[in-house]
Amino acid sequence: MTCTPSFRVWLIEDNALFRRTVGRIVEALPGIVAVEGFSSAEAALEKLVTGPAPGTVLVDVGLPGIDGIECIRRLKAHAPATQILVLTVFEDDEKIFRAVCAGASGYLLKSASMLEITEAVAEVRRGGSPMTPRVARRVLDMFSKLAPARNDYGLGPREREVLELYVKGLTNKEIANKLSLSVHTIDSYNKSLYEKLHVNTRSGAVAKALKERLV
Amino acid sequence: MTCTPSFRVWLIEDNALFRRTVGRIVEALPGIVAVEGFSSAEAALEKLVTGPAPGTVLVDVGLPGIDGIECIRRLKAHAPATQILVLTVFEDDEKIFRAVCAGASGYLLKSASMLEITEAVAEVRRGGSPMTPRVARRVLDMFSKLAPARNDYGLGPREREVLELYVKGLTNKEIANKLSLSVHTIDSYNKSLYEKLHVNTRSGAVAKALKERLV
DNA sequence: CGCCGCCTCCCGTGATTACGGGACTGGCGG
DNA sequence: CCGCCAGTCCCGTAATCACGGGAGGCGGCG
Repeated sequence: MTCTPSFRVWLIEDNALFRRTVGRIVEALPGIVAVEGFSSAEAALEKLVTGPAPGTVLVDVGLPGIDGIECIRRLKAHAPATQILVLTVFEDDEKIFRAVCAGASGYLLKSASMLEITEAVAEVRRGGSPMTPRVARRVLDMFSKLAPARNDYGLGPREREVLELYVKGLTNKEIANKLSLSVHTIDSYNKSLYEKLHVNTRSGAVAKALKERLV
Repeated sequence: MTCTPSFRVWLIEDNALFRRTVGRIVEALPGIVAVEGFSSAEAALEKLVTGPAPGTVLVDVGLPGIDGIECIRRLKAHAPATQILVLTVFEDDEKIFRAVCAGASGYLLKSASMLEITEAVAEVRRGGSPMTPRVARRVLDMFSKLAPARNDYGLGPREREVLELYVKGLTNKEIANKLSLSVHTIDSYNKSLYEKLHVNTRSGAVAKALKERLV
C-alpha cells in the first residue's frame, strides 16, 4: 500500500557531516534507489517543482531560512503521499506538536543510533510512525492534557445548554428565543454560570468552557 | 528519576495462557522483583486499596466487567505515578484515543513479539512511551486532524493582541487600560476582528480563536 | 509626489449584558 | 408538615458592547 513510491529518499539537513553520515547508511538499505541531500529547505523545495517527489524525507527542524516545520508543510502540500521523518535535537512540546500538525509521520532525536534511523526509514515505508520513546511520551502527554474533561463545576443541564449556545456565539435574546424562555431567565443562568466558573465576562466563560472541554 | 518505584509489575489480562506467558518473560527482566497477574480489573483495583501500588501495569482493554479503559482511569486516580501499558488486539482510533486520555503511557498490540514486550516494559520505566509503530501512526494522524486550518484571517499584530485579551476575559475598558489606549480604539479592533473572523459576538470570536488556535 | 492600504486612534447612539434584587416549584431530610 | 436547596423564572438599573461614522500617520509604489 505504501511501498511503491518509496524509492527516493531526501535528506534535508544543514550539517554537512551529519548529512553525509546518515545519507551513507540510508543508501545501504535494500529497496532504496537514490538518496539525495539538501542543505536547506529552499533547495529541496525547488527540486520538488522540477523533479519527481521522494517517497520519504528526513528533515531537521532547525534549518536556516525556511525552517523545518514550514518545510514539512510545503512538502506535504505539494506531495501529500510523501512520508516525512523529523530528525532533530529539539524535543520540546511546541516543536513536536507543530511538526506533527504540519504532517510529519515520525520524529527522531539525533541522539538515536544509526541503526534506529535506518529502522525508522524502513518502518515509515511500512506505514508506521517511528518515534523516539521519549518523544512518544511527550505526544501522549499532550494528548491526555488535551482532554481532561474532569471538572464540571456542578453545572445543571440547563446551564450547560446555555453555555453551549454562548460558545456558538448567540446573544441572550437569541438563546431565549431558541429555548422559549425569557431573556431574564437566560440572564439568571448567566449569573450562576459566572459564579460557578469563577469568571465575570461572557468571553471568560466561553474560554473556560472550551479549554476545559465542558461543552 | 522514574526508576525507584518500578519494582512491582502487574498484569491484567483475562486470557490465562497469555497472562502466564507474558508474566514469565517479564519476570526474567533485571530489576523486577514481583510480577502479579489478575484476570479482571476488579481484582486488581481491589488489591490496590489493600497493598502497595505497582510501578508498571500491563493491561488489556477487552476485559469483562470493568473494561481496560476505565481500569486505567481508576488506577491512575489512585496511583498517578504508576506507568500503564496497554497490551491488546484492538487498534481502532477510538480505543487508542480513550486509553491515552485515561492515562496510558504506552500502547502495544498483542501481535508484538515477547522481546518487544519486555523492551517496552523496560522503556516505560525509563520514562519513554513504547508504541507499536502502527499505533503511533494513528496517534499522529489523530493529532494532525485535531489541529488543522492554520488560517490567520489576516489579523494584524494589534488585533491579535486584543483577541488574546478577550480570551482572557477582560472587558474593553480593562484592555484599553492595559494597552494604554482609549476604549474607542479597542472598539475599533473589535469591529475589524468581527469582520475578519466573520462573527458578530465577542463570544463567537473567542470560540473561533480557541478552536482554530489563533491565540 | 500623490495615491493607496494598513494600522492606530476617536465619538455617539442604541442594543445588550452584568448583576443587584425577588419569587415559585418539586424533591429531600428532619 | 415544614424548612431548605436547586432549578427555573422575572424585573430594573448601570455598565458594557456593537457598530455606524470619521481622521491622522506611515511605508510602498507607480
